[in-house]
Amino acid sequence: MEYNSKQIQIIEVAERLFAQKGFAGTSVRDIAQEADVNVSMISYYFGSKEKLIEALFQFRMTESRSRLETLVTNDELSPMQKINMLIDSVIDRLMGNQSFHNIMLRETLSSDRNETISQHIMGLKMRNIELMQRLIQEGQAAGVFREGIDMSLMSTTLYGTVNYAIATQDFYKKINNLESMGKEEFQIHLKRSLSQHLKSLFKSTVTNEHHIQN
Amino acid sequence: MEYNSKQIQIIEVAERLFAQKGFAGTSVRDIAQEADVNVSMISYYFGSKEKLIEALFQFRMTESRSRLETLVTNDELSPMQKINMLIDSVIDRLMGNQSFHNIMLRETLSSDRNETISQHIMGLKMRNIELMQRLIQEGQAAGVFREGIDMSLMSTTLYGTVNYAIATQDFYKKINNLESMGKEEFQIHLKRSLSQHLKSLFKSTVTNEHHIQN
DNA sequence: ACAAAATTCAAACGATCGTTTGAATTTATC
DNA sequence: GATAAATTCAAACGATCGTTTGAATTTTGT
Repeated sequence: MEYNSKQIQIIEVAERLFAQKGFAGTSVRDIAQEADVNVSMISYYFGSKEKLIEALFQFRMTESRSRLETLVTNDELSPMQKINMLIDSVIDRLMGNQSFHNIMLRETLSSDRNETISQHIMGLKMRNIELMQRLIQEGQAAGVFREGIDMSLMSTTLYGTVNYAIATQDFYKKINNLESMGKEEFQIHLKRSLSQHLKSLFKSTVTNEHHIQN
Repeated sequence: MEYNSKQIQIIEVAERLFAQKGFAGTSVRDIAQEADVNVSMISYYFGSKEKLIEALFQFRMTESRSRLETLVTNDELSPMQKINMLIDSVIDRLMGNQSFHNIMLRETLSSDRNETISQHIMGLKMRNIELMQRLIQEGQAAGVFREGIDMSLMSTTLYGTVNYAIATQDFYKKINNLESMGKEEFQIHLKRSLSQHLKSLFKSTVTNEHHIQN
């Protein structure tokens, strides 16, 4: 499925509003007004409000089908370098598509989920876990990573930390007295802090130096 | 403000439904039906749907005003023991009130927030950060914790990991082949795994052995 | 037991919801 | 430039939303 410029316009407005106010909290009239189109255009192009958010997911998911997969086959990088690149790529992806990942997290929090969306999210998570799995196993085979790493919890910490950092960025700004910082500048600062923080966390946990099994 | 049993009944049903379907996605008629009361009782007791969720926050916030504060003044525990107790207390609190913390996270994700609720969340986060701040500083004064720890990011990892683990627990169950496990049993398993994972993470990061400042 | 207060209820309020209609207009095709 | 197809629009559809009404009922205080 490919979308024309008008459809993309509607999708992008919907994405912003869904992130701000939630799916149920956003009316199709809100979307139509901000996208500067007639209300009926949403049904006309997408069929329904439900189909619109499904289109949003398809739109965002297919565009980011990662070039990251090649990472694991690159032999010039050390396992630790690959992990660090994975961390930066997750930070960049989530920070660069904050609205969409906000919506994705909201959907994850809902127990009566749209089936199509659930499958998109499930597929994405599977691919993420498998990629990390391969990177870790490679490091273990090389003898630089310890055994017995809980893959899914490491992944949970990575995505959980970045998601939560983005969700509470206003609070982070206030706490660290960064309110004078411009919007762009702050995003870069947050990225850098997150990157350093997570790399440090992962390095200590993943390498086998002095790690205690309790 | 204290609530009678009927009001508490409504609040608890509302909490469950808001967590399942979101605030905007839940109608007062949904709540009334599940709580087995007339629709008008919600306006009668709380004034409005908006005031109902505010009442929910006041109800849950005041009940958990932590006995944890005494932790920092307890001299019989080592700094690391206190950090570990803090971790377990966060896990217990979030796992034990999943619906409420689901709603709190949803509210955090919204940009047009209810003012009263925002202040509740802000106050809670402030108290949490300050408590962790004191524990870390104590460890630093004792010379067992390293300097230059990013407090707010450590807190972000703690709450981010636990929140995200709870949000994606179905996925965790599937990935780790724990689908045969009973509900209760799985909760205990997840708690234990999270506890071990986070304590290990924090220990490596917070102590000054072999830590590299990059 | 009686009056006052608190609670419960079915019904209705106006507003807004997602969606559809059908005519008007623009764009594409030959 | 005529015909067909695609798009745009104001208006209306029935359904559901949060809230209010006012009478009926139960509980409370004396």
